[in-house]
Amino acid sequence: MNETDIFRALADPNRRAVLERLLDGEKNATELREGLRISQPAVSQHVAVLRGAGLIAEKKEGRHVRYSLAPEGLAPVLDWLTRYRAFWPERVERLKALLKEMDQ
Amino acid sequence: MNETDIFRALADPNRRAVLERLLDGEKNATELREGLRISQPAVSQHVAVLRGAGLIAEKKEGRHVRYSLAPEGLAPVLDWLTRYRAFWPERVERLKALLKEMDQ
DNA sequence: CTGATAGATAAGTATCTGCTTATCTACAGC
DNA sequence: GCTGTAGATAAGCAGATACTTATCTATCAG
Repeated sequence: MNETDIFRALADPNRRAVLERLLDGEKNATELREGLRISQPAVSQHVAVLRGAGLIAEKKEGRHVRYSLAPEGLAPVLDWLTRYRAFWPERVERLKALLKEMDQ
Repeated sequence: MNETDIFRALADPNRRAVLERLLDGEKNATELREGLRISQPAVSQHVAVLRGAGLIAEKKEGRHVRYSLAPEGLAPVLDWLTRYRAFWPERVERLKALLKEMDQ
């Protein structure tokens, strides 16, 4: 839940790939593994790191586990990044456009 | 310059402390070290990692080196985070307020 | 109950990190 | 030239990381 845990979790490409996959909805471990050239235990370990960082949530359904993005998980990253706002040059324009779009 | 390098760089508390210190302007290596309970070479190594990730810039001035935040350095983080915008709950309101403030 | 399957855990290992002390390079002042 | 200082680099090391294979637990289907 702290910045170090979160940034460490995000530092691994396979873990970012797992999060990426969760963008389009809940998935079980087998689905998360698709496309990653690592073993089932490796996925399980990555998932544990992401859960420990508060980035994903899980819901047991019988013998399957449904993983999903934890909505509040990335908030500390946004908060941290916000402190460096003076160093976001023209990216701010893009962000404004984004927020306008979200209003609709 | 890629996401992995940047997140890895940000994953270390001492390196985040270095960036933090640069928020209020250019600093030399000795100034960056203040408050960090690590040796001079350790600071130098952290600075090298941050430079490698594109997060800081340096400017040699005689025998001193002035370090500063690299304005574009955090852009990939903001871009990455933007893809998860649907999972920023009420944080969006705060961000809107921030941008409004920046307009003034 | 039996067999298969989803996922976690254990144990081992190669590589990577972050740190240290020691040393080196380069500039500045005398 | 010499001396001091800013910072980088070298070498070594303890602990962490990311992976593997093997095994375990728990649920479902028959």
